[in-house]
Amino acid sequence: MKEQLHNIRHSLAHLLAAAVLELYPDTKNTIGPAIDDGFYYDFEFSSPISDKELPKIEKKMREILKTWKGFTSEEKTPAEASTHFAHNPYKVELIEEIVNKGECITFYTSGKFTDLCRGGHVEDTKEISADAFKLDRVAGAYWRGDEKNKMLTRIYGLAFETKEELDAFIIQREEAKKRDHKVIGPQMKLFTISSLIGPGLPLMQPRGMIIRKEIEDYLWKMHSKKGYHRVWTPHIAKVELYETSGHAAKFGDELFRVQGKEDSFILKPMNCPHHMQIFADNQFSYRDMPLRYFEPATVYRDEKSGQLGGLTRVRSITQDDGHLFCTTEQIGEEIKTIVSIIKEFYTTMGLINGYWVRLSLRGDDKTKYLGSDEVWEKAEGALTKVCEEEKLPYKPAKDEAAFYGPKLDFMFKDAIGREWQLATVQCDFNLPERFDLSFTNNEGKKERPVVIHRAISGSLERFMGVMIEHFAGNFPVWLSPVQVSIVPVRENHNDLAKEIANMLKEKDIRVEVLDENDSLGKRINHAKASKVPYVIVLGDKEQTAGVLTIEKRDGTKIVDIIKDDFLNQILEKINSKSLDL
RNA sequence: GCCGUUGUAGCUUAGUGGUAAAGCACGAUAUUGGUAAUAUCGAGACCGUGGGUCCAAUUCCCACCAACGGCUCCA
Repeated sequence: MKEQLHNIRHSLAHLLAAAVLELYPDTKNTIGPAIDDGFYYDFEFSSPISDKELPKIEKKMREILKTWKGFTSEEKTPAEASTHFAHNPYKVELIEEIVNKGECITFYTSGKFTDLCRGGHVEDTKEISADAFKLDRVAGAYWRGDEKNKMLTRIYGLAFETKEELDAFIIQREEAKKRDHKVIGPQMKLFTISSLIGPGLPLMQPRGMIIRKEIEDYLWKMHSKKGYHRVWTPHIAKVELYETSGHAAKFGDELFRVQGKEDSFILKPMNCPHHMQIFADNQFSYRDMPLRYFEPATVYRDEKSGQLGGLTRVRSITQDDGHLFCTTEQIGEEIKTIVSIIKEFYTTMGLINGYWVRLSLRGDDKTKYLGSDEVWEKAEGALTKVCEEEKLPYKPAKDEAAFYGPKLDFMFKDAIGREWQLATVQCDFNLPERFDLSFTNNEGKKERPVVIHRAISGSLERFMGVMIEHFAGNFPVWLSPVQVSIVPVRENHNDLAKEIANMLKEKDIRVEVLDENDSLGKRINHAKASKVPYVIVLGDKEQTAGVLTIEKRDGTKIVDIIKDDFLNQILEKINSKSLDL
């Protein structure tokens, strides 16, 4: 953010606090920083307010703004500062913190309003344009971002240097909303959510299932080439499994419990412990390593109701899960293979531009982690080496590793610039220990394997949500639920339409014939509205000449193309999983 | 889970203290139409659920459920 814009936004946060305190004098103001699209300020109101009161507060802000000129600062002693804010425990807490850090306490004043602040304001309040900000919404926010603390009322405002920029931002936000997967998904009949089935439990419609199955098949095809074996594991397991794995303790009340007649089960929150049991059933030698299991499996987690939403946050999560069992020496080679799959997959999906990788490493406090120094060093070394050799845009993150091992997380940017953490590769020294897994090494002794967890798409639900928004519903040909719509001009062209449709179906192209009793314009419009990549209009002209007229989704037309030429073209697009029409 | 908003037909929405309106979608009939929606008719809603106030509640109040925007968590 430019310094000037930051100063405007931060000054507006002060203005918001001034207006709120004037209108609701017994309110306690806490903190108010500048953020990406404006500013916010957190308050403790004596009685809750709703967004209906924002226009009133906004009006007061504009009134006060006229009386303000600039900001004056003043250094205070801890005693002076605490006396000034005696009625406000939040400010007192902040003052104590500043004192403990040995920093100076400064007050900034504009008009009648004084706030504890470390600065960053406009020189002159004339720099703030009264029509380039707007209070946006109210939300709850925990004091200091900690769930254990009291919830405050946060007021968000949008702010820019000019009214034009503000308007543009609001329009852009509305546009982004139009590609929201929660809107497009049900509209295009890709998925649906039934309140009778339950929150966070989306259902796949036939059209959505086509996309999901294509993605799943593609993933499996890549894995099978790299020596993975497909496995399947049941959806429930005894409580003891998760007590052994440690997940019972880690997931706690996020586990769904299933009560049988005699035994009590858990609906699986992850597949790892199950895959451990598949490995444990064998007596492997170092010659068998590595072993690679793959299973797109649905797991269930009882997420808090407030954090569910659309496909990106659900209770039934289908991970494209896989577990590898290998020696410490093999970690590097295996990670390299996984990275190549990730790169190929995200290139195909059109998400590879602007991605980056977080390399999560152990922190200084080694007591927090499981596994010997030697194994950690080998694993971290192997991960770093892969990042270097594969020239990944990676950022090492010390202290970010899981207690059981270091990992790589892949962050991707979608078409409108939002970032998603999707693929992940994690080393695990914990589970092999807990399940006492071993293989026989070349000295005939038992050795502990390393487990690598990996997911390419992350979860099929979240990934599909991201894809819907990334493409705004305009899927590449190979993913489109309907690839070709055929629109016969008159009834006497229906037979020809069916003939062409059959020719395409022979090659497994997904085709629909729109021959219902509607006007031509309406049927074409219907095909376009459903975002079908190719629309074939068949009439006398085509029948006589034996050619096709095709309109692509982007509006371009192919006129008089030979049937076989079109067939070859579309097959080429599908087989190459091309992003182009 | 917490703070705030919302909940009317399959979808998008209007509206009212006296049980409700429209567009799209759906069905029927006519129309055989060459690229942004042919016409007419029809069917479809215990106004999210349960309580309360009132002669009377979809409308006001309370609780619950669900969705959305945040916070906190997370694939």
